[in-house]
This record gives sequence, C-alpha cells and structure tokens, in this order.
Amino acid sequence: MSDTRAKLLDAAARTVSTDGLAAASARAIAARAQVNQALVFYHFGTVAELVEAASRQRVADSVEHYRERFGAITTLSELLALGRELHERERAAGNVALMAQLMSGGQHDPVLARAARHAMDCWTAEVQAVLTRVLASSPLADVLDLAGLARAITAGFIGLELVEGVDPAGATAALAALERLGLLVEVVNDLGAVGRRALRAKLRNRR
Amino acid sequence: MSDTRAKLLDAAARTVSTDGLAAASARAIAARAQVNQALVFYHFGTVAELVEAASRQRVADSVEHYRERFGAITTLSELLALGRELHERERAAGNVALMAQLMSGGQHDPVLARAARHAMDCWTAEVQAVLTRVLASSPLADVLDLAGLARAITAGFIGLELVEGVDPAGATAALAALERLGLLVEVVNDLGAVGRRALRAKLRNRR
DNA sequence: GTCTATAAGATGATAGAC
DNA sequence: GTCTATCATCTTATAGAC
Repeated sequence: MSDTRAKLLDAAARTVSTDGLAAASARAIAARAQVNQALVFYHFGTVAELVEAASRQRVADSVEHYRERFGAITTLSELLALGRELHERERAAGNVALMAQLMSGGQHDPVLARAARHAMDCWTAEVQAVLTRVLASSPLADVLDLAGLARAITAGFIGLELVEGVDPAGATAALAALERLGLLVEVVNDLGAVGRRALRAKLRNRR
Repeated sequence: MSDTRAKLLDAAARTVSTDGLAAASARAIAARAQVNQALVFYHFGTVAELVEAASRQRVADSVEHYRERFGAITTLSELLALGRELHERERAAGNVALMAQLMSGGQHDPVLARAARHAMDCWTAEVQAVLTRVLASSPLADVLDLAGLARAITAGFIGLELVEGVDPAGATAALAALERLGLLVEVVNDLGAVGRRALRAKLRNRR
C-alpha cells in the first residue's frame, strides 16, 4: 500500500477519534497526514469512504491483537477481567470514540452506517464465541440469548464511551454498577442445578 | 413565550432527531419553523444554545408525562414492563434519537455536553427513585449500586437507539437478550434469603 | 501520483432598515 | 421583533498542469 494512503488512513482514524466526525473534513485529515487535500478524493473518492476504510483497518488490527487472549479465556470471571482490560486499552487508543462517532454519523449516512455495522459485527463475533465457550455447561446458556447478549455488550462499551465524554463521573458509576451486575450473573452461574431450576421456572411463568 | 421562540424550539428538536445534528444548521431549523434564519441568533445566540433549550423542553415534558406512572410502580417486573413501554414511546417521539445526537455532539462541544448531561440526569433521577423503592427490601439492594445502575440503564437506552439506526436486527436481538438478563435479576430477587447469602459470599470473595 | 487553482455552495453570524 | 443583505469562512469535489 502506498505511503500516502497509509498516512491518510491513520490521520482519518486519529482525526475522528480525537476531534469528532464533525471536524473530520478532507482538509483537516489531509493536514494531519501532511498530504495534499485533493489526494483524499483521488485515493478514496469521498471523505466518508476514507473514514470507513480507516475504521476497518483499526478494527482488524484490534481484533487481531486480542484474538489469542480471547482464545485463552475459560471462565466467566476471566472474561470479565479481560473485558475491563480491553475496554481500557481500546478507549485509550481512541478506538471506542471512533466507533461511537461512526454509530452516530451512521444514523443518516449509509457509508458510515456500513462502517459502524462492520465494526460492531467484528467485535460481537469475538465476544459471542467466548461467551458460548465459557457458558457451555452453565445453566445460563439455556436462558440467555448469547448472540443478542454479545451485541448488547458491544453496544454497552460504546454507550459508556459516550457517557464518559459528557459526564465522566457518571460513566464511572455506571461501569461499577455493571460490574456488580456481572457478579450477580456469576452467582446464578455458581448455583448450578438450583439456579437452573429457578431460571426455568421463571421462564415458564413468563410465557 | 413568544410564538417564534416556541416554533424554533420545536423545529430544532425535530430537525436534530430526524436529520441529525450535522444537518441541524440555523437555516435548516429556521426553514422547518417557517421563520427567518437571523431570528435563531436573535433569540438564542448560537445554534448550540437553541438546541440545548429545545432538548431541555423535550426532557421536561417527557419526564413530567411519566412521573405518575413511575410513582405507581411497586414491583421489579412492573418496572421492566413500563421501561419497555417508555422506550417505545420515547423512541417513536424521536426523543431518544435527540439524546443520542446530543451525546455524540457533546463529546466536543461544551454547550451540547451540558444539554446531554442535563437530559441524562433528569431520566437517571427518575429511574433511581423507582429502583430504590422497588428494591428496598430485596437482597439486590445490598449488592447493586442503584445510582450507578440507573445511569447505566439510561445509557443503555441511548446505546440501543444508536445500534437500531445502523443495524435494526442487531438492536432487536440485543434488547431481547437484556430482557432475559432482567429475568435473571428477578430470579435472584425471588431467591430471598438464599440469594442474599450467596451474593454476600460472592462479594466477600471478590475483595 | 501529486500539485495548484478554482468552482459552487453551505455555514455562523452581524449590520442596519423597518 | 423581524426582515434583507452581506461578510468571511468553510466545505466537497474537480480540472488540468506537472
């Protein structure tokens, strides 16, 4: 890949994650890449397509980086611990902010929507695979919809990032509360047969 | 309040929620309000301040509309049912989309950040009050941080809206998974003394 | 592939008439 | 309070020289 393309991709991702989508004009990105503004359109057609390509690259790199770590997870509490670490690292790298901007921009731009969907799908697939493995013999697997839960977790990371940006203290409180909720899941998980019976009964009741 | 101000407030809220913050220029809002563009600046100073005022009005109206409904809630499952209804109604009214746009815009604009914080604070206060009342005698109240949990729930609504915009099927799956998780909370809640003991033990273990 | 120059238009905001 | 007119600035995108 040409040097210019690489510089633009990196500059696009950095501009969106640090200054937001609204500030990510062709000129702003090109300036950060120290490249002529017209090259954005020569190489990528439109600004949105450049941002999409940049997002795909970031997601591919990040998921790759965590693949073997995910593979080594065997228990629910290990997964929660890795989730904490991953959230912190990806946040610091600006990748969560990038996804959040894509999600909001994607509400009214089909190219950005495609980028947001792709990013969510990549992370969701990883999370779902680990959840399925870790909860294979748990009573929770019968009751929880792991595909949906994986997606809710990915969405939760993005939601927390947005809250963090406007109310840091609130985001910290929310994250702490969710970790307490994780504890609750572990409790039911540890209940084994008792928990399984209680869950099934509840489920029958509800239908 | 003058007719023009009211028309601008309504038009601003509608423009942001249907077309997004990026399309909410002074001209676009004024056109929807059928009012001269210069009046945006005469009445509100800047576009961001108009959007903030519009958001505050919407939030005040919505919270007021649900106040007595919230007050009538006595059980956890009633609360979950009202949450479903509220989410659906507020979504349809565009108020969740409005909040989502404020959150993402607020990442880099202090005025929008203030509006987003205010909206979150209003809803969080309502949710927390109900949670505290409903879980007063539950083993969950000891373990969960209700203030943080209320904030996480508000953030979750916004996150779901963003996912819905880029991947409707995924959002539906995520919501269904979260309702299953709510079931799980109910199970522990119903366990009474047994659940309380298990939760406390788990909490001790973790520290 | 890269550059300059420029078209064609939108934007926030203001001055000043009424 | 409301209007018109306007400024200065920004935007995407392209044409054409090198």
